Amino acid sequence: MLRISRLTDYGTLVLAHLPAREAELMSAAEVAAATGINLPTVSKLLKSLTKAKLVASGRGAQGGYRLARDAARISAAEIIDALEGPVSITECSATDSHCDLESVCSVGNAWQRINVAIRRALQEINLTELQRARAPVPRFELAGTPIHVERKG
Amino acid sequence: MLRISRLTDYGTLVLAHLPAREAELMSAAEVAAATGINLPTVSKLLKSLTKAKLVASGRGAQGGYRLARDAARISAAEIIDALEGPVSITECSATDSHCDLESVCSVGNAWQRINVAIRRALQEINLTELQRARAPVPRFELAGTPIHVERKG
DNA sequence: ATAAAAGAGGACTATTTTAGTCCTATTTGA
DNA sequence: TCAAATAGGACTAAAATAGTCCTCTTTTAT
Ligand code: FES
Ligand code: FES
Repeated sequence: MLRISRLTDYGTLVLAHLPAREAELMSAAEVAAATGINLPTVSKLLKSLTKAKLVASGRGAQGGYRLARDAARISAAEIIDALEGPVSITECSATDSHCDLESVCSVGNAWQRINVAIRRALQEINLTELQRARAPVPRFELAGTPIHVERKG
Repeated sequence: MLRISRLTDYGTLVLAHLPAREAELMSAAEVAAATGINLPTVSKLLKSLTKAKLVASGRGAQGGYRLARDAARISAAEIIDALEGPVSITECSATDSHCDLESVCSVGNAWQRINVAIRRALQEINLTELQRARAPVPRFELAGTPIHVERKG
């Protein structure tokens, strides 16, 4: 069902291996070695992430990449946006930016509202939580009924 | 990003037009006319939905389809499962697949838990809510912070 | 009986999306 | 000046999705 692409999964792994802000740069080749992902793919991912301002880069010899900001301030939603683009059934439902056709729009259906709801939840999950093997378990509440998600294993 | 396929969207529309349980059957051709979706596609959708036990069918002349149970007892998660299959949020975290990056990957499990959380939320949304033009807006709570999603328009 | 109306179940093609690779230009440090 | 890197695309390959079509079975009406 609602699936993120494999590249987004890889991208998260790449981000998890990058040095933090202020630390030294790490080259794409080093990231590829650390993650086990092929270099061309890592390179492509890092370029996309840099373009999205999630990663900062230094060019030339001794160049490389590092996180553009603290892992705690990089959300799952941002990672998805950077690597999959704000694609959705309709352009306006993809982002939080409000379309001024909303009031007269007939295609703003329930699925799109659900999509927005999920999206907002994803904005509350940051890279630090994604990195941790035992991150706090997300808990969703819907229509007054708390839904608790158990920790695995 | 996390998008549902077009067929799933169509499928929801088809379900919304089907007669309720105990009412008379409606043929695929009638559903196609009512929804504006091409007949072969409607037919395919109805077959998938029937196989998933979300709709009941009658064969032969005067045959057709109706909801297998009350709309309030058909969840969004079931509709997605019927039309897209029970795929996971990431390929790696699917139970039947084994990713060769697993040994170095620190994030697969986090995406999987997010997936479970989203699934559970989707199980709480039913067809009646999807049908309503102005359905109650889903509200998600994550890690103690309530996230309210405003009604559109 | 027979014919017609419908669904069941696949097979098939076409389209679109996604993944992965590669090439060339540019930047930087030694 | 050379070598190490990223930037930015172009390109191909692979996979998922959408859509169509064919044949078989079931049911009802004549
Ligand atoms: S066109 Fe913007 S809400 Fe539908
Ligand atoms: S388990 Fe496959 S990339 Fe994480």
